[in-house]
Formats: sequence, C-alpha cells, structure tokens
Amino acid sequence: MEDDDWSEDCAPRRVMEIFATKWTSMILHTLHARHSGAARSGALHRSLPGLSKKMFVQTLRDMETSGLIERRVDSTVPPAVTYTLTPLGLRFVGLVDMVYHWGRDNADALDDLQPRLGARRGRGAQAAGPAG
Amino acid sequence: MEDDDWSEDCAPRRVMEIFATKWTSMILHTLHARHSGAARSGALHRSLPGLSKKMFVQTLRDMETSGLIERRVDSTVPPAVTYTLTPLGLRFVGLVDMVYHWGRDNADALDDLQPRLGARRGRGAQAAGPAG
DNA sequence: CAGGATCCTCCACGATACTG
DNA sequence: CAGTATCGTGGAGGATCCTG
Repeated sequence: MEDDDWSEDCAPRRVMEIFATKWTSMILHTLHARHSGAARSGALHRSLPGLSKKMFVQTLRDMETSGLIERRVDSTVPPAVTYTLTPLGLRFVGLVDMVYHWGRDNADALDDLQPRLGARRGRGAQAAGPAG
Repeated sequence: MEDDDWSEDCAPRRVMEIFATKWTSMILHTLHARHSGAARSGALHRSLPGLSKKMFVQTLRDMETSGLIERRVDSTVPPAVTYTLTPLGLRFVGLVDMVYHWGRDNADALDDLQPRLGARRGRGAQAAGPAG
C-alpha cells in the first residue's frame, strides 16, 4: 500500500462498499457455497436466517443493478424466480470467501475481541419472535 | 464452509462486525502502514481524509475497548496522546490488508460494478468544504 | 493538542399488511 | 411463491461549540 492514493475513492474504500450493506456478502457466499451459483428466491432466503424479507429483496435488487447477480423470472403461477451469480459476482465471491476463511482460521482472535459496550447482538430478527 | 454453522454469531458474521464501523479498518491499516503501529492522535487523524473528529475519537474508543489499540496519554500541556496497535490489533491488520490488497488486484472488477442508483459518494466530508 | 457534549440528518433494517 | 408499500427504530456519521 505504501504511498498509494488514500483519497475518497481509492480501491480500499471502494471494496468496503461491498460490505456496507450487511447482507450482500452473505448472499454472495450462500448463493455460491450452498446453491452452486443459482437458487430460487425462497430457498435462498431460507438459507439466510435473520434476514428480513424486505432487506432480502432490496439487497437482491441492488446486487442485480450492480451486476453481481442475474434475475430470471419464470412467469407462471405461482411465479418462480431464480437468482444466478454473474461472472462479476463470482469474482467478489472470491473476496468474501477469503474474508470468511480468515474468520475461521482466526476464531481465537475473534474470541479475544472485547465486545464494545453497547454491542448489539442481532436485536430482534424473527429468531425469538413470539407466536403471532 | 460446507455445512458450517450459519447461525447468528458464526465466524463470518463476526468478522464482518469489524467492518461494520466504516473507519475501523482504515484506522487499523493506516496506523500500521503509515505510522508503523504507533501514532499521535493528530497525525493519525490527518492521514485519514474525510474522517470527522467525532467519528475519529468514537472509533478509537471502540477499538480501545475491543483491544485492538492501546491509548497512552502523556499528561502534559498540551497533551500528547499516542495510539498503538496491540498484538490483537495487528492480527486484524492482516485481514484488512488482505482485503485492501484484493481491491488493488481487482480494480477492474471494482470498475465493472454498476453504481447503485442512489449511491452516494461521500456526500459532504470536508473535502469540498469552504474556507472558514 | 486532544476530546467531550449536543443537535441533526440519513439510511439500513425490521415488522406488518397487502397484491397477483 | 415472489414481491411491493408503508411505517417505525436505531445508530452511524457530520457539524458545531466548548473544555482543559
């Protein structure tokens, strides 16, 4: 990195934008690792516990716009929608996997991290939701 | 990753918490790469364009609590405060550097990313600030 | 020089309800 | 099954003022 340009839109900062939206990396990874690059909406959603429907769809839209995934609709009833990794998306999967892999190799470092005082464990989600 | 636990606090999700606060990774990296692991507050801040004073201090506090950096105060007038990477912090520098390095090696992929429609380039910061 | 306190904006994210 | 619309919340993050 030496004397690299550290300005507003240098590479490092741009990479981080991928992780700015919490679920993007997880969708990328899950789509690749658990669905071999393509999955129907429902199945994909079900493999991401804690992800609300709204953010799920919204994140997918953003990812489609970005060119990370492709959306294919089978106009039947009921509709079947399939999301597929694009080649570009696949490249970012590489990054995501790298980061996740580091996490597994350095679980002890993660354990050593003292939680920030106001650290929020996923407060809510539907995990502990009461029966409607 | 195969059949790893994908639950709320699995390794991947915990790693991402490091990047949850925008500036943590940049401070880690800068402290290491531009200041060899230790720097005074002002100097460190000056090497991070776009970072407001508030977030600078707040992020440093969180990082200190987490055990990523150490804060040493020289109680003189004017005060001199030095922030130093802890061994734990240094391990996370490894992760951050990995990610940033990927960004440099894959600048073309970053370029290929279509901007999300409402994508905000750092709106504000003091980059374009008027004199005053 | 370092940083606390306060006010404000914006948006990621969740919950719920509804459509086809 | 897939998706939209709407509402509400928290907290990241910036600007400004003040202290020692």
